[in-house]
Amino acid sequence: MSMDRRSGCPINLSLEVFGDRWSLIILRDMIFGGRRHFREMLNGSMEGIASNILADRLKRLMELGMLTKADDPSHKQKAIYSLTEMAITLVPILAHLGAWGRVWLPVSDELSIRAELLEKGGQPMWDKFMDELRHEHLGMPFDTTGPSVRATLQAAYEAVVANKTLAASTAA
Amino acid sequence: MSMDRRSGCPINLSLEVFGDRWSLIILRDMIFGGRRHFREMLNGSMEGIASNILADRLKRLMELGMLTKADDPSHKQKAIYSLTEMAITLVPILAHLGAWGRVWLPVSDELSIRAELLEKGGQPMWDKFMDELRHEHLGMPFDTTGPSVRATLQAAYEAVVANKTLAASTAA
DNA sequence: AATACTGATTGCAATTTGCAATCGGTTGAA
DNA sequence: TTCAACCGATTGCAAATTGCAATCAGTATT
Repeated sequence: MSMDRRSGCPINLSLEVFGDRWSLIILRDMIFGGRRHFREMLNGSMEGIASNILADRLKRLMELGMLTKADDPSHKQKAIYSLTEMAITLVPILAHLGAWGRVWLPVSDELSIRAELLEKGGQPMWDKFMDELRHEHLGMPFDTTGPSVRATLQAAYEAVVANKTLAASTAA
Repeated sequence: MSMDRRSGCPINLSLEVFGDRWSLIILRDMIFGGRRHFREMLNGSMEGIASNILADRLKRLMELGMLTKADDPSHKQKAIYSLTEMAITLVPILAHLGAWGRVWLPVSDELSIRAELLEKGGQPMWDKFMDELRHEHLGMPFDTTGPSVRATLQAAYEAVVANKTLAASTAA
């Protein structure tokens, strides 16, 4: 909300945009989880964001130019949030962030598989993913060749979960 | 300080490490500014960090394994802070963050020149820089061929500042 | 002996955070 | 037509965090 402008340093300004505990989490859920509605983000949030915080951050991210909001034709009260190009180009940063966290922090297997695949996929995979997001959120044309990056990541996640469940049940 | 562990997601855990307004600023000043002492960081901080915040964050970063502290032989009260490998591997993230900020945020010319060079240099430059940091902070062997990355970045920064000053004086 | 510098610590007011409850409106099924 | 579920928020409030200003005790310099 407040435009600090503590300094014109790129890293500082980036921190002023998402140097808090929730903004990037929301963007992560929109980018990787495909969430577009308030309730989806609220209930689907793994970390349990509160509704007032979510409302505040959505507003802030819109003011910063990272999101836009539009009416959902299917429901007069429903709003669809879309990523802007500014937010879509965070994909490489999120990929790096995930890769770093996977190495240095106590990540869980099922939640780090996405980061692992995204790291291995590298720039080509990031580019493809960003094109998919531009299609979804900005209506850009897009030739759909094969499964989407998000679907691939999601499938890998579910495979790990299934595997873990299996291992737990056979051990019991 | 508090170990939230809101979730085992790599991005979330990374945010719990430096998802605040100061931690990455401190690391930036250590990495790119070569700062090692409390007062250097306090007075050299462009954004004007307060001493209690600095003390708190240094402590926190040490607990998280990003920094270590050692006595300075030249002064019994002086402490030298060193980056750990965990912190040094943030270089690619900082490079991406700077590159993103340079595109989307109102950065100042003189402060974004470093980000620009670092982006152009790419992974090879980042690798060389990380090796220099390992030498400085971890005492790793290192063959010094040519000017250091930090010196290169610093020189470019000073050139822009000098150029700006010149332009201002001739215009007046 | 005086002064400046070292890495902090303390007091305190202001702000931010986030839980719980609630709001006014919309939708779809009974 | 009634009613419960759902929609995107908003409000009240206690707790935690933030950060400015002043200060600390020990060390080095002069």
